[in-house]
Amino acid sequence: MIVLPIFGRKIRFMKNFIEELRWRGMLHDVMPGTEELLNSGMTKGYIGFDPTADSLGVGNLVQVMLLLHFQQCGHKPIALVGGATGMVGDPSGKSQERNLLNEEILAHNLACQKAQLEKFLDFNCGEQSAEIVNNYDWFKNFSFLEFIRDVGKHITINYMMAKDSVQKRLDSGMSFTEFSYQLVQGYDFYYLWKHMGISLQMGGSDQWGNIVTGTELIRRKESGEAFALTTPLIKKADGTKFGKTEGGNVWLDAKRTSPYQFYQFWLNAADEDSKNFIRIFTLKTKDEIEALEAEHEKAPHLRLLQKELAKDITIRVHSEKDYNAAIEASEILFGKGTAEALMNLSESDLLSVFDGVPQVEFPKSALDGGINVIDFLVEKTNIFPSRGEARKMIQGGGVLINKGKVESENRNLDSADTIKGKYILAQKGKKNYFLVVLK
RNA sequence: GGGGAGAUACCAGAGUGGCCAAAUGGGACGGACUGUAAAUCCGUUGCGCAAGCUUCGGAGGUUCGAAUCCUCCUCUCCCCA
Repeated sequence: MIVLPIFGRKIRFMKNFIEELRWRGMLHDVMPGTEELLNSGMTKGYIGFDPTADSLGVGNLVQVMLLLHFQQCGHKPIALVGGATGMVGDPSGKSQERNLLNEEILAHNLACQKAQLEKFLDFNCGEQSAEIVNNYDWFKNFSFLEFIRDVGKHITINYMMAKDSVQKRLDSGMSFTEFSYQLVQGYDFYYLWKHMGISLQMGGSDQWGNIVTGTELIRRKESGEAFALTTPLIKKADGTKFGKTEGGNVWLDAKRTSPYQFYQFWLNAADEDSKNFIRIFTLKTKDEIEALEAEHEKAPHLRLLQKELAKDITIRVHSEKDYNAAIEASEILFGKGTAEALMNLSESDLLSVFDGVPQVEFPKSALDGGINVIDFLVEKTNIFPSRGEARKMIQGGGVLINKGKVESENRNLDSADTIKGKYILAQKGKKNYFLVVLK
């Protein structure tokens, strides 16, 4: 969105949101009439977030970016945190009945997610300010009888049964609770439409069914009109699931996924994927992206796209400072001739570089007079489960101490092999680091 | 209730008395190559420096010698009622 001060007041030139999503590859399905609605002026739109964890993951990031693009195009984004829906459990894409979360955990999760959303969206820009709503607010005093009279009456079982999310579970079974989920989410949309003038719900393509139940409810209950739009499921070129690494989910919370690991996640994207990701996860314009792509083609090994992507998103989710630390860490871990650089790191930098790397404690006194590497790696620190394995890997050239290859299994370590007298960095292969802390 | 098949390492799956620490494939890990990618190639994959030790569902037994034969137990699958 471009804001120009003219005659002392701000005039907004809206970008076409649908067009924007289209070239970014973020549009899967859109209900007829949605584009007209958006072009007619500032629109309020919302996306629901499922409070199953106390942090959003990169999988949720698509939706967060969707809201951000929405706001950038001159509209008003609303994030709905599912205090009530979280208690029911969305069956979409789930093959099994879910465990219900208790209220305490839900409240904690909601608060954490809220804090994360606030990093992305502008909550203080006049009428377009983002808002966060919690559907528990309007569900907590809604009685079951009222619900089945006011909401259930308008939607037929036949309609609900036809939903994909229900069909897929017909064989394996599904509780009434999960079956009702679409009505609960549908009512959210109705409530927001009725009381806040929100006429658009967005979400992942798996949410289409639930969203449409909402527009249907609005139509049947009040002959009102509401719209829907979904993003495609993110696919990776190699077919594996987006948002996971060997270590599990990639989270936005620095306590779960360190900024360094987060940065690395994006940096490691395949070339093909990075082209899609940079469109989805950054606000860069089409021209900027195409220029970057052309640049990338000329020298693919520099991985310019991945670097720009990782930079943009790491700064947005964490901070400029965390980004710089991640770069520094990456250079030390993957750069060349870094043994010296490692020794010269300040202690606080060292610790932040190796944040997220397993740490092992080791008695400092045991170094006096030297200790054999294998004893060190196996008996004292359990970096290797057995002596034989450690020995074999040393022979294969896969063990490094302080970035220097261990040439022989007879190598001894003493106080000269420490970093600042306090740490030893052990490496099993290229990627597995262990920071040994001397006590 | 009756009948049959089976249980082997991370997984799948050979092995039916010594040549078995156990084929082969996958996975995992390491190395080379590379772009911290993909593909490919090489190596490792029970413990031990070694002698050797402990492993083939569990417990006993036969034998100089058992994953392999016998007995009992536990569990899984299939077929018929």
